[in-house]
Amino acid sequence: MEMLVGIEDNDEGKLEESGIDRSSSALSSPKQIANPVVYKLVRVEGDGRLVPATDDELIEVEDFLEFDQIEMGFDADTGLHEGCSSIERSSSEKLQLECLEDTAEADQGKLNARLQYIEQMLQKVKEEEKLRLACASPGLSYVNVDSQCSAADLPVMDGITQCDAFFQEIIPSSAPSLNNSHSDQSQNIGGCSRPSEGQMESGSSTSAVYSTLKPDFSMIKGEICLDKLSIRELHELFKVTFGRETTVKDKQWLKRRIAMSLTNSCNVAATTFIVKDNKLVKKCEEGSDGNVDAVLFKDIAAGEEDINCKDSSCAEGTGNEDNQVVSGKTLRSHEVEHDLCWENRQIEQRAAKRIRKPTRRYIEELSESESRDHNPRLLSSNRSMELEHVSPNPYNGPTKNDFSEGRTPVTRFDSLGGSSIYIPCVSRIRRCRPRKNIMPLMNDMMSSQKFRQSGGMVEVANSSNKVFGEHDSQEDEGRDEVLKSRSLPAKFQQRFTFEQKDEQSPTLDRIELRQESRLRKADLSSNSSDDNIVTVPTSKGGMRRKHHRAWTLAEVVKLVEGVSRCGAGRWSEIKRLSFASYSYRTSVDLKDKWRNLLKASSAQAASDEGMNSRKHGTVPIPEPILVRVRELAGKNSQVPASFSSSKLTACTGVADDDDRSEYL
DNA sequence: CTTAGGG
DNA sequence: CCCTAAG
Repeated sequence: MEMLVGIEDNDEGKLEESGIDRSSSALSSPKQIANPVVYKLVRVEGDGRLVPATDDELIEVEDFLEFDQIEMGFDADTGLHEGCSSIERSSSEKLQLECLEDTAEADQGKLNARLQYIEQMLQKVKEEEKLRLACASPGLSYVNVDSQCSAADLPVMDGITQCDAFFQEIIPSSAPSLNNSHSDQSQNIGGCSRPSEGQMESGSSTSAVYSTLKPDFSMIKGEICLDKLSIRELHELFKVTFGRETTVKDKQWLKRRIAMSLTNSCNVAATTFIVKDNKLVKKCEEGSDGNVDAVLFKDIAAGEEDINCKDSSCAEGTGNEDNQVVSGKTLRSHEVEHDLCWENRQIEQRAAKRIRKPTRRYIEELSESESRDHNPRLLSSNRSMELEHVSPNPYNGPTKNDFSEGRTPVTRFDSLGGSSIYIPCVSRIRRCRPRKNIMPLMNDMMSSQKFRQSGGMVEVANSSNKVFGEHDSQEDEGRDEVLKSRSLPAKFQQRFTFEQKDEQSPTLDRIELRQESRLRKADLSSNSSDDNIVTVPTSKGGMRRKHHRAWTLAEVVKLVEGVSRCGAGRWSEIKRLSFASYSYRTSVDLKDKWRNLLKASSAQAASDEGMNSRKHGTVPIPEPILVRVRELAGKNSQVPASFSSSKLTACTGVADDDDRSEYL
């Protein structure tokens, strides 16, 4: 009973926006926009009256519109010509329109014949329309009228009232030859838009006429034909076509308008939409690009309408509700033919969408990462993504697989990569979200170097749980004795918590490490080189960065410095001041390290040995530093909290400067 | 969130 | 390094 009509006004960017208001306004007073593609949705009531589409309806058609729009954008160049041919192809039953080929040669003599033909058609259409109306409920169908493709060459409808005129005309006309019942003759009918004033003729006669006229009609189709017409002739044609006079002097416009209508009729045949499950589906546009310029016009063939009427009568409300679109019911034969192409198209659409969206996102993310530090938002986005992926199986205890399976969405990967790329240095924000995916990307970026580790990481993750302990130790080689000594593996396995913090940090860390190593190779000697950052899957589904990032001498020095300035305990301050460039060191890390230093210093003092006493794997801490630590420790104990505040300010400024000078 | 402490 | 309890 209702038809949804979408009018595309050529405003490429506004499809989605176009809402009810627009549709209504459009109908009453179309905007004059040079090349705007605007879709307007309206519903055609049984009585032929147009009603603005509701939001729901819009939503239903949204995909379609979007698609359409896109398509248009891309294929805009394809001329009507192509569209026609395609149409022809796609719908064997439909009009056999030879678009440009014949038309090019068309002469005025033919024109007249064509006009005549058109008139006849119009009449027929009108007649059909009436029948349809009489029937009352055509069923819910969506019609997308594309007034014109704004894109470039395609004929554009600039006319002010085009939309509505066009619209009105089209609606009544409805589609022609979709259904087989009419046979070949009916096929010829281009469901052109036409005035409702037409007379009613008997179907049989009409069909006959059409069949004979068919050739001419085809001729008419192309723009070329129109080109040869004078304005007056165009006016005539226009009148015939649209059932009304026009005062427009613009030849171009007239041609376009007429061409459009014709095209649409063609399209009608070729293009059909099916409503399924409340969704509008475009049928068989694919075969041709024609849709693009021609615009998708879904219409209900007159014949179909008849059928619809029947159907409706048979299955009243339910039938409609099912949303068996006209095409579905009436056009079945057609459908079959077009199904294939339709499906392809659909697939294409989907593919396109999929691709598109990701791209957009990707871009956004990149920009985000660039603009900011990459943390906050990324995190959020990542999170959401993760959730999505994970949703299937949230977390099953210690899930190692979880990680590999659900956790590594491609998209995320990209985004991460992108973000990671930009973040070589620093993120003051504590640790970033865990990112396993980054690794690959990093590899690309950094090419060789230390990334093999990353590979290791990935493996670990994927393998699910190789326990990092072993992994780490192997890879670590000489880095941290502490780790080795510890029973980390066991612990981690038990825990398996997904931490958000680190995945990214690893990357950063590496990078930073590298920088650091370069900057201060001397100090580091043994440990700085790199680390292996291993991520351990946790029960919660997060990954935790398990491995140690060995503390470099430089870091230790900074830490000591920071402590001396700000005092022990003000870890966050120190972190901010002195470790801004080390994203991977958290205030807690600092604290821990300090604790260790104190221990070490005391131990050393006791043994009096210094570095030698230390275990081979450990970083030798220069005596001076230990001494200083000792001093500070003493200081702290002596002067707990009192002085901190006063010094704090001073520290800040200095620290920052130092930091910068050193690392930037 | 930052600290402090235990593991 | 991780985790948790406290403030």
